[in-house]
This record gives sequence, structure tokens and C-alpha cells, in this order.
Amino acid sequence: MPELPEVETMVRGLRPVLEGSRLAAVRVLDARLLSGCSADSLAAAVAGAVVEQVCRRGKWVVLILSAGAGLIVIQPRMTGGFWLTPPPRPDHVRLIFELRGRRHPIWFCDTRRLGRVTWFPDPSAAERAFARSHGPDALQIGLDDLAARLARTTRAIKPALMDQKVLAGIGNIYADEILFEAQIHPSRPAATLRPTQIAAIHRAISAVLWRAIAAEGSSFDAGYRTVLGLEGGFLASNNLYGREGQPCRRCGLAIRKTRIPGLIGRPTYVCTRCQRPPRSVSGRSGRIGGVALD
DNA sequence: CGGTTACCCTGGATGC
DNA sequence: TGCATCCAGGGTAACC
Repeated sequence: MPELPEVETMVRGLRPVLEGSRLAAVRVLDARLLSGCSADSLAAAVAGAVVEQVCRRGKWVVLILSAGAGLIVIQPRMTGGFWLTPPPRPDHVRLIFELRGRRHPIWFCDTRRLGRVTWFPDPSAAERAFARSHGPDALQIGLDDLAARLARTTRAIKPALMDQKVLAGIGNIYADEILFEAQIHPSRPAATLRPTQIAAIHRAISAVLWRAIAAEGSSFDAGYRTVLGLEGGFLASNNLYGREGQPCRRCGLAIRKTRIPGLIGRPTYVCTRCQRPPRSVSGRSGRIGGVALD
């Protein structure tokens, strides 16, 4: 669930506590979340190191450690999150950062254990690992770069926006909100978008993500919370996600929850009046297994 | 190689 | 009430 705004909110919450602090120890309660390093190598490398900087790269949380200690990457994925106060579900704690001179540790909880934690001995190795699987950050990508990347795929615009190799940070919720803002149907083939439409998407990416960051992200069910345990406020004012059957805030038509080709298995919310379906998926042609798609 | 699907996980919601 | 099934959704491996 954590997408760019939620990860940015985590980073902003961790920064005042972590930056400049010395790590006393890292306790790995579930080794399954480690990727590419052992619990021993992580604990050994990290003990005594100072956290110089906390930053975000796409949906990664990055802790840059003092010279020689490398850096730690945390991918919260679906249900990962940090707590600065004792978490409500101690059984979901997977990792604990103990800080010198601070009474409370920082807890990393992850209900579904989909999150990943990696230690890189060398910052440049982490940079290469990120670049192998990610394009430019969604808040940094230039219009021309975005246009070029969308022009060279045969996919629909929504799966293209969610592809971290195209641009980093957008997931299922914000892809829908961005395409609503730009008034583009999620099934529209990315390469057929006109320059004005790409410009609208480029503007919508920044507008939606910054609005969500200001609201401290999106919360639902038992999922994401800020590091202070608070719920993000974005879903109180959003346009599509979770609003099936409710009136579009722009035109009043009922919001539909559907599935689109290329993203079967994930819900897509759309206003079919504000986001006109492309020819290829309107009418009777766009069906999979007897289910109408739009 | 680009695109698509299966699977990883758990718990809350839904269905019978 | 109890049990089975579905669903969420980021990411990667495997597949076509």
C-alpha cells in the first residue's frame, strides 16, 4: 500500500529522530524479510554507526550510515511501516532499531511479511541496484522524459505509470487518481496519447502526489499509518479510490470499480464520463471471460 | 526483450 | 456459529 506519498511521510517522520543518531543495535525478529544480506552482517555493520541521512528513492526508505558502514534500504511494500511508539500489534514487529541515548527503539512492523530490508556495504552498489529496477522519481521526471518513455511501450497508460522502471513511486491508488485528474482512461494505450494529454498527466502526477504528501498519505483498514500511528488524510478527499457507486466529484456519475487488461487482479476505479474509454475497449470487443472491461 | 501472470503473505470481509 | 473463499496490491520470478 505504501506508495510514494506514504513512503515520503515515513521518511519525514523518521528524519528528526534518526538523523544524527547512533544505532546501538538492530534486532532482526524475522530473517525472511532480509534480502541479499544476513542478519549477522546487518547487525555487525550497523552497530555503532551514525545515521547521516534518511531519504526516499521511489518507494524505498534509505538510511545512509556514517562512512564505511554502508546503507540500509527498507521496502515497506504492502503492509510495512515504522513506529516511534510501541506498536499496537507486537506480534507484527519484524525488525527493531535501537538508538543510543533514546529510550524507545524504532519498530518496523509488517503484517504480511512482504516487505524487504537490505544492507549495502557500498552506497554506489545501492545506487546501481536502484537504477537497475527503477526509472526517474515521479516527482522529478521531466515532461520530455516521461513522453519518451510512454511512447516506447505498447501497454495501457495505467500499468505503464505503475511500472517502477518507467518512473518510480506510483502504485495502484495514485495511478487511478492521477488519470482522473488528467481525464484519461486507464486503458488508453500509452503510446497513443497526444502531447497535451501527456502534459496533463505530467502535471497531474505532481499535483496528486504533493496533495497526498500534504495529507500524510492514504490509510485504510489495518494498513498504513504514519510513524506517529496516525492515519493519512488523503482518502477523505480523493476522487476515485474506494468510492465505487458514489458520485464523481466532477460530473456526478457513479464511480465504477472494474478491471482493465494488463492489470487483471487489481481493482481500477474510473469515471467513464470524465475518462472516456478508448475505442478498443468500448462496446462488446473488450471482454475477458465474459466480463465486460472498461 | 517486452508484456503478462503466478506467487508471496496475512487478516478482515464476505458467502454458504 | 463455523468454515471456506475472496480480496488487497508491491514486487519479482517465471513464462510466452
